[in-house]
Amino acid sequence: MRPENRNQVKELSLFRGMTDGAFDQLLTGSFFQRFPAHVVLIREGDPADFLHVVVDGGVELFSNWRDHESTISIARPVSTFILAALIRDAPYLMSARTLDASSILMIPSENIRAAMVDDGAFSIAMVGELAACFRQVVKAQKNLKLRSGVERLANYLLRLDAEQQGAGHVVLPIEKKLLASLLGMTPENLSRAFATLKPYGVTVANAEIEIANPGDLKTLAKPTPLIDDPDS
Amino acid sequence: MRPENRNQVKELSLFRGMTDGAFDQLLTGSFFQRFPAHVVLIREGDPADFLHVVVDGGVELFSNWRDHESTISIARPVSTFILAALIRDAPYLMSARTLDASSILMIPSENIRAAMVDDGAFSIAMVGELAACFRQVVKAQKNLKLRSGVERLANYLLRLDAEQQGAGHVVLPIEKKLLASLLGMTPENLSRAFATLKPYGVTVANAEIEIANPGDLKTLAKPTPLIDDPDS
DNA sequence: GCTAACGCTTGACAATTATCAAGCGACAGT
DNA sequence: ACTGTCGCTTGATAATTGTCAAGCGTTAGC
Repeated sequence: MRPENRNQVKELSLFRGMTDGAFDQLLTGSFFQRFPAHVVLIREGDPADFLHVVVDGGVELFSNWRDHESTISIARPVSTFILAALIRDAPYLMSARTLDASSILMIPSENIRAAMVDDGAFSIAMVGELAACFRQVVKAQKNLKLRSGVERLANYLLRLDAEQQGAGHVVLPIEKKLLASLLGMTPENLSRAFATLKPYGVTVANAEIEIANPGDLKTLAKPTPLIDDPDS
Repeated sequence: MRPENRNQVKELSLFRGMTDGAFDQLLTGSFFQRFPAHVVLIREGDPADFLHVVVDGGVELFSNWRDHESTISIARPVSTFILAALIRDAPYLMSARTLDASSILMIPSENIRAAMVDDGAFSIAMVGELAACFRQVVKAQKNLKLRSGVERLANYLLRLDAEQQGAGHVVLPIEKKLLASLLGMTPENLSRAFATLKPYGVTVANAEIEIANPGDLKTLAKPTPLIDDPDS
């Protein structure tokens, strides 16, 4: 791993408070590996041996049941994923695959547990990280149970608009097929949901989206920080 | 608070590892209060000042958006709820109301934060607790996104059957209206879902439910530990 | 350059789920 | 006992969402 990558990871809120020595010890036995796109990194049900960190690229977390599949979330650099499984020493609940060519750091679970015992501040950082993950999933569940597909799409677009500061011009960071799964609908229904938003000033050209009047879209979307704010 | 109640709480995995002294210090400034049924304890959006522990009774965690309401989960004795909000020092994402007459212990958030700083083992217990909460919500989300209403009901009944060891005789612990909201459907649809399960040997008389042949129901429900196992 | 695969869209249709309305029975308060 | 409320169920109907099929354009591989 190059020093710049090490330092990127070190800057994560999880590791920021550690001494350099403790962090380097945490990394002993780790792997830093580059994967091509669309490679399965983790299969749900497998034992959780490593904490994964996306350093570059992107990772999709998804799950299967019978012949259905659904995307639960997407991990972008620089962030960890499947933290909870290794804490519980339990099987992964989700599978993971790369979206693009990606660099992944894998830290042995045992190191994480040892670091918690050695370093109280690290434990506290873990508590903060897990609490944030928990709240993120709760928000996703509220989004699913309280809103329709069109409403979820409208709020997703507003969030993208806020993130990208594009003042009404938004670029989808993922394929529509994936977005559909993330929003809990079929690709066909996502197409129709976009069509439904046309009267609210939403025009689509491939991944490029214009939101003519965000205020207009907001009257439909009714965003609330208790669902849509990614922080807090 | 009576000593027996104190000890019940002390036996929670969160607190089990603490010394008695540290635990009593954690409880300074706490309230132990009895509430009637259907009282709102927490309103979503409010700041998180206390960790709540259900010592007796039951608490519904729910959320509203526009004119919709949905039950997210149910907290039964003895367990904590809304741990994550106070860690992040962020507003509650869910409201809480008592289901029955309930005894609730409220521990000031500040005490929890102080205990984490003082006691590394407590931090580690918090990590474990939050990881368990996270996995529970992920399972709930998979349940929602991958299964239909009837499938969710079938799996719920099988879980109840396993919990109650009743060998095919199950008693619903909550009102059907609430169960419907928990399973993400309307009360009308829950009624129809029960009717759909009739050919699979499920007969309903008020809260009493017979499952003539659990194996038959399982072929429909297709339960998996990665969604339906409450532990792990 | 050709072909095959894939993402996306649209249409037609089916399944699922929600809404509205009515009725029944249990229960609480007067 | 009467009355109103509430939980639950059922029917009719509408809205939402999913499935199947076809077509189009892009892209990747031969």
